[in-house]
Amino acid sequence: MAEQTTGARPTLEAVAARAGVSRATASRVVNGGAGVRAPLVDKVRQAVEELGYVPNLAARTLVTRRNGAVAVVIAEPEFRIFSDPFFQEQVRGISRELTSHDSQLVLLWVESPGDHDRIARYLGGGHVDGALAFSLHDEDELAAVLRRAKIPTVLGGRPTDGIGPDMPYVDCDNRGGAREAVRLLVDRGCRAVAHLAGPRDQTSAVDRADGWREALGDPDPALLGHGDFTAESGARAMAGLLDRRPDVDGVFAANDLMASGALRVLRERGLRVPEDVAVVGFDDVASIAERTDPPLTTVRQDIEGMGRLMVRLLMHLLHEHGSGAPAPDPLITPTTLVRRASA
Amino acid sequence: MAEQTTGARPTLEAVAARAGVSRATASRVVNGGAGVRAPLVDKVRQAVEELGYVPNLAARTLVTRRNGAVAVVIAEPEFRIFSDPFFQEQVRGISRELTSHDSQLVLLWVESPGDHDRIARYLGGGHVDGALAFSLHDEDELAAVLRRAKIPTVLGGRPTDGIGPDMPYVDCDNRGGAREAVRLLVDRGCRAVAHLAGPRDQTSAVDRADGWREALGDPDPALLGHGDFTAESGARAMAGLLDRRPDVDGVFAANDLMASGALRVLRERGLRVPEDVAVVGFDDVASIAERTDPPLTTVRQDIEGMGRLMVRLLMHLLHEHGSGAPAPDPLITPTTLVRRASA
DNA sequence: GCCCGCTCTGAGAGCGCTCTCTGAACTCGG
DNA sequence: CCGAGTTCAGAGAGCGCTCTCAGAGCGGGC
Repeated sequence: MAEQTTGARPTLEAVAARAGVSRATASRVVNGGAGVRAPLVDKVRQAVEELGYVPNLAARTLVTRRNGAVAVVIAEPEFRIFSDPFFQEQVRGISRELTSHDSQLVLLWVESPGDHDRIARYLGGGHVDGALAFSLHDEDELAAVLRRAKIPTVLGGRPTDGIGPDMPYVDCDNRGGAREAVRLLVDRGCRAVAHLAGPRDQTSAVDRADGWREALGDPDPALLGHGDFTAESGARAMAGLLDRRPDVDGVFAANDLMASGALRVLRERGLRVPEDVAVVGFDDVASIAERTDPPLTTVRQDIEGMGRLMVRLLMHLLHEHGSGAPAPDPLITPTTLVRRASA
Repeated sequence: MAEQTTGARPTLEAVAARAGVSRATASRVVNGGAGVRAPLVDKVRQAVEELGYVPNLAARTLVTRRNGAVAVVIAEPEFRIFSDPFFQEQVRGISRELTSHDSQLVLLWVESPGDHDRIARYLGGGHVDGALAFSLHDEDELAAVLRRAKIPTVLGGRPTDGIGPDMPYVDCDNRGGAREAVRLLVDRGCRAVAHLAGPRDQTSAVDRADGWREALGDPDPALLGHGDFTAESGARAMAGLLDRRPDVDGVFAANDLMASGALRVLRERGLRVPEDVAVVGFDDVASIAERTDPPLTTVRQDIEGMGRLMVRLLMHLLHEHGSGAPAPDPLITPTTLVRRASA
């Protein structure tokens, strides 16, 4: 019956009693100690130490209405997303930035559609101050969940139109980067600049294709190949392209993986890169772009930076909450062209 | 100044008022509705629906002292652990089991040593009911953090002795599996059964080596090669082994990756598998064991099952909390030998 | 018809914390 | 030496919920 054995954690009350002050003063010290005289601060600190006091977050959250945690919601049913270097870097950026805001990263991931309820409850229940989610699709129920939870949310990657325009997001300048890539090819003298596009249901792919179209004015539709961001699809699209337009002398691929597939096909067909055909990729994923033959000229996006930006945007949302300030504009990070040998 | 725009979420009080019942009754309904007559249940349910009521978890946690969330703590400073299929499967098991216990998985990961404080605060603050962590090492400060947080914890993989014997863990029967592997080799007539061991500071590697030693009685130390769980190290260890004991005719590798390295070296040396040298691995990671040449005979462990077990053990801990029941024994899952062509 | 006992509901006391508001103590100018 | 101003500590009221406890209502046994 020894009460002491059970882990009855000390409360602020106990700390205050031991330090000989009121609960209010103890609270002040625990939360920074502003406005409390030094000797009292020391006494309270010591009591905290001796008792091994740790604030009860639930109690604190109940009154402050914030809890220093942000959810990162992964919609991908496949865990494989974790092996994606893109995702890894972005999460790293998020994690670092959150740390500097003294917030905790809580990774939630939706494995099956049935998880939506649970996630919604978690999000809506006030376990976290806000949420970050990645590239939502039209049919994605997660968007609805996030919206229903009425929780401040920032998206990574421009959502499709079906999601609605009101969700703030961070994305890189896909269109501008694409334009720059195309311009490089044009400037080096390419006459027939093709594009190997990514999946039509991903805004990043669509925006890049738009950039290509913009930079070229009104390009021959035959110069457009389609793939799905895989190397294999890039190879296939490249092969089709060469059949349709053998005169192609510049290729802008929607990502590095597709570019690597294209390079392979070009090599097989005996075409020299960049002499006969110049190639530019997108993403600048080190493990790909630096290892192709020849090394890939590509459009780099600051992935970690985008992660950090997502957090900053969210923090902004959280703090503006009181004022009636309008939702901030989507944040678009610039891209830079990384010139290697392929163009 | 319109108050209504801010998301002042409805409270139980509001639900009760709308349903014309007391807060207590509303609470009962929200929590299952046991002991409330049907008409009232319906009225409350409807009020919940109309108001879009979602319970405030902080308030609930404050009084119930549980919050339906379990932390999975990743010590690995490198994010790369996420690409490890072993880890992926284990987390999948954990996730599924937690779902069936109506608990939320919160993934915390320690990127830099400085994160320990933050993690400790999070864990200690009562954000989660318990924690799961993976194979801790002696020098791992995480063990200390977990212990200081006084939070029920279950480990994946037997911890090193330095961690202390009081932390419950789930592991597969490394030793038994190893014995079985060796026995298979002996039974098929191998006279000189070698072992390619993994890193000495990982208990799984140590236990497997012990199993090899046990099954063989007192094997020639020259039959023991060392590696670090990579294919490369397996190749190196195999090469050294062949130099020391050219008569080796059976090899038990500490994991599939090392076995694949060993197979490569054997092929290079013109030795046939399994005719000249039989090889057995450990883990049965599909992406490796099924694709070696010849396909690898190996010891399978039920990784997802281990994840589930970790959760069950933790739940047990949480519920036994009141009673003075002793910590349950470590849970060891059995292994099974998967016979393919290499032995 | 009365009382006992059962089921169901409501009142109210916290859970541990923050934060406002009041008042005490102290400083300093006149 | 007194009053105004300033700093700092404490009292107390919640935050939204759960849960105990008591009482209301009702049926059945004698």
